[in-house]
Parts: sequence; C-alpha cells; structure tokens
Amino acid sequence: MDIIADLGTLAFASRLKRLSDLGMQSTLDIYKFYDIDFEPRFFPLFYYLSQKGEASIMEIADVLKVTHPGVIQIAKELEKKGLIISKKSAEDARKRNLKISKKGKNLLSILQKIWAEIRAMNDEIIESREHNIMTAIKEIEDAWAEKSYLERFKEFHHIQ
Amino acid sequence: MDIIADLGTLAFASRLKRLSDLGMQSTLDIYKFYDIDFEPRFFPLFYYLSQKGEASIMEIADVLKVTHPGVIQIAKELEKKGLIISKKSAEDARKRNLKISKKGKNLLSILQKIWAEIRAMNDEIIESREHNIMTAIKEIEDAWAEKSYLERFKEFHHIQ
DNA sequence: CAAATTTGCGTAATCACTTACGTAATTGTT
DNA sequence: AACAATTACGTAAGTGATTACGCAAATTTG
Repeated sequence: MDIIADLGTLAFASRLKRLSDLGMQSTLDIYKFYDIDFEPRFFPLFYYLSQKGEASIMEIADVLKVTHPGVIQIAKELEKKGLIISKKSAEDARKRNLKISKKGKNLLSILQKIWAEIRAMNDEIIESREHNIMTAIKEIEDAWAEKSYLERFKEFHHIQ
Repeated sequence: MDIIADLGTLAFASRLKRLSDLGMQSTLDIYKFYDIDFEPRFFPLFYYLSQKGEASIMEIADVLKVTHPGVIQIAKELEKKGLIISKKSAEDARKRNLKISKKGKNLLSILQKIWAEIRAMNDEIIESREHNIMTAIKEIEDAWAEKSYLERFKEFHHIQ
C-alpha cells in the first residue's frame, strides 16, 4: 500500500519530491560506479562554470535560483577538492569569481561523457512513454507561473 | 535564462525538486489564507492517522516511507499543538501509538474540506493538459522499480 | 527456559540547505 | 565631496530531514 500514490493529486508535491530524491540517489550510484568523487548537488554549479568559464557568487546564485550561502558552501567543498579556484575580481573588489581548475577540467572531460550518456538514457526512457514527463513538468510550471496557485484556488473554490 | 530547464532531462531531478518545493509552498499559502496553523509536511502523517485511527511510530514510518526519527519529530510538533495524542501500546510495551485528539478532529473537519478543494483544483489543472503529470510520474516510478537506474545505465551506455 | 537476535523507539550528530545579520565596497544623491 | 543607499559576500543560527547509535522489550533458537 502506497498511501502517497493513492492520494492522487493531493500528495502531488510529496510524490515529486520522492521521485527527485530517487533520481539524485541514482545519479550518485553512477558516479560511484565510475569511482568518481563527485556529488549530484555539485552538478548545477560545476556545469554552469563549465559553460560560463568564470562567474561570481551572486551571479551563480541568481542563475541557479539558490541562495548565496548555498553557493558559498558548495564552492567551499569544490575548492577543497581542488576542482575549482576562486579569486577576487579586479573590477569589483566585493566580488569573488569562481572558475574550474586544471584538475577540475580533467574531471570535467570524464563527467561530460557520463552526462551525455545519462542524458541519452533519460531521453530514451522519457520519450518512449505516452505521457512525456518533461513536457508535463513544463506545462505545470507554466500554469503556475501564469497564475499563482493561491489565486487559482481563490477563483476555483466554493467554500466560504 | 533558466539553466535547469535548458539542461533538459539531465537536470531532471533538480527540476522535480524545484516543482515539489513550489507546490509545498503554495499549499502553505492556502493554509495561511484560511489562518490555519498547519504545515504541508504534517499532511502525510495527519492524513494517515485520520484514515487509520491509531498507529505506531514504525508503522507510520514504513507506510509514509520516511525514517522513524522523522515521524517522531513531526509527532512531537503535532502533539505540542495538541492535534494528536500518544500512549504506550497495551499489547507491546515497546510501541507508542499515535492518534488524533479532539482538537485535532475539529481541525481535521476543516482541513478535509480544503483538501477536497485542493484535490479538485489539482485534478482540473492536471487533467486538462495533454501530458498528464501523474501518469508520467507513475510511468517513471514503474520503470525505475522494474529495473534500477544504474542497471539500466550499465546496459545502455557505450563507454568503456 | 536461557541466551541470542530482532524490533521499536529515542537521542545525538550530521547534512544540505535556508534566513538573518554584519561588514566592506560600490553606486547614487545632493 | 559627503552621506545615504545598495550590492556582494561571509558567518551564524535555524530548519527539516537523514544516519548512527544505544537501550529496553519482544521474539526466536538451541
């Protein structure tokens, strides 16, 4: 008996979280399989740096939609592992710029191959279903962005 | 620019988490709108007790698929608010059984109306889309249950 | 039925974030 | 230019979950 599943759309958020946690854990399993010292939660920051080259703490926080102390914490771990380096910005002494180190670039080239495989596998799993979950997520994101959940609720509901 | 969305299926888990967090926050907004002192994270436990009547810590942990310290923590908060009561089991002195208090039952009757509205609204939003997210979630859950992500990956991948 | 194992629960420590707050550097205002 | 406001970052504390561990009660086993 899976009470969360049985509750249907009422436990919608709980179910999304459960699937998300499982996905993160599964990705970690793949890194472990390759004996790679990398965690799924590093991915957004590390990937963004791989694309952007160099970025400040706040820029990363804004782009990834996390708080800046969250970025600092992950950056600290990545720096400790020697995968990124940081230095004060020359233009603005308040800023600290992060970029991938030489060691990080070596790891990156391996990670990129794995990420490509993961993406291809995910695409295959997802696109073979009748209901495409990525499209479904986008539809809900758009629906909520267009009008907030509470606004929708107020218009919808019949209780006084 | 939404880098998480742009990454497609590679940032699948991150995107699920983001949507889950948003859903939880939205539900909290509705409770606040009604001036109800209740949190979305209480829902699974409180709902289960409303169906089952009485249950032990471990039973709840198993059913809800969370750890038992998590149940203890939420139970502590609900008990502090006077919404549930607990007592040692008569049959098994190791067990502590939880059930909804009189005050909890009063709140429950209000919550049930709100939950019904939320469910009806969610159903309407979700079923009007071309790709049904509940069906999509179920398909992914089933696919991963049938064969683990790592196993799938090993079969799929072409790297040596 | 005594000893070993398992089960149920509680607490402590940890984790991955968040909010709150302080400080220093930059920018805006008059 | 002086002062106020804003911005970037860092640290501390809080949150909501987890894992690790220990104890007591029940169950299994020889």
